[in-house]
Amino acid sequence: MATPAPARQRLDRLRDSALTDDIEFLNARARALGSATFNRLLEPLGLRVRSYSVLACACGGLAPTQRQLADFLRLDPSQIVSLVDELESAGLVRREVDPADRRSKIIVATDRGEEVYLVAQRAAREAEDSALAPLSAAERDQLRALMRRVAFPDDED
Amino acid sequence: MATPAPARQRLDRLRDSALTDDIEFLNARARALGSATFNRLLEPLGLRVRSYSVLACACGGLAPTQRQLADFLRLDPSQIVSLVDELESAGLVRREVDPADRRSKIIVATDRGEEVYLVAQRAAREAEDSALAPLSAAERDQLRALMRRVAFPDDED
DNA sequence: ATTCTACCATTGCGGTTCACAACGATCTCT
DNA sequence: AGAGATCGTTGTGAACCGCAATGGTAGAAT
Repeated sequence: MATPAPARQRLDRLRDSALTDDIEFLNARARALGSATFNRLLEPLGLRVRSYSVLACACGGLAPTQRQLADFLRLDPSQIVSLVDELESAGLVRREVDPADRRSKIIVATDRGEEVYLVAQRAAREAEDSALAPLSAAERDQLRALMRRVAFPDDED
Repeated sequence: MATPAPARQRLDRLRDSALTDDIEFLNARARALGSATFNRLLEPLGLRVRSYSVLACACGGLAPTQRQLADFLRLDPSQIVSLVDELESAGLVRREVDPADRRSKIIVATDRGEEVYLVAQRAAREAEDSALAPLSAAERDQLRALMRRVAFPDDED
């Protein structure tokens, strides 16, 4: 009962590689695991991880400009264009000219966008729940708090 | 002195979006921040994040098969092929037929591969250090431990 | 021993993600 | 009024990701 299988044993040796301590690698692997299930849950809604995050920002009256979306989501402005195009042609989001600056456009969710977002949010919770399954509730909060500071290094506390 | 700039104020509103608690999003953003600097540091060595991780597994006598690399790195086997091709033509890695199973090939680093890996590892440490700058040493260990469990959910403790 | 099934690396392909450069329209500053 | 910066947009090429099919090999079934 020592070792389940020889193949498994070999993989354990890789677990001893230096990568196991490499936060970049752990991040990549966790994301590979997580976003796969997330995208699968989002598929029936016609959304993907990236369009979901844009939609989330467009809801609740946040009314961001595309530039602000690009900064916040850490995406190239050109990517925002196609994501908003996609959401707009799906009727979930609207482009409005910023009255304060006619160059920029404000993204707001339509009524249908808000509805879809509520459903998508449930999918997000479900995906997250399965991704963080190995962790207790307290540990999840801890991880979230740490990741938040890594993801937003400019916010000095 | 309340608000530095109106643009900044707007972004703070996005900080209040539900995404700020979404581990999937935090992960994506952290990775976008991190891998950019990592790739920049790795560029002089002719490596990228993915080829670095393959090289890391090929060093230190771990001698994984390509299949094991695919499982461990969470990459499609076909991606491993091109990554190993790349490293092999750069002279950093060698393909050896597994004597126990002639179907599979074992990846081992050449002497030069081991040398390059040492330099690359320093770059990795530097990249990680800048990525985790907002965290104390204890918090970094904590984050690593939590991420390890999320990245390897099969390991029951 | 032969056949059947499963696995490995490989090739090829389509779609997604990402980074960068250029452009017209608009704002800001002088 | 003009110079320079910023916004959304378009275009392009590279990297990334996942799926299906193939030839060679291993192991189990008969």
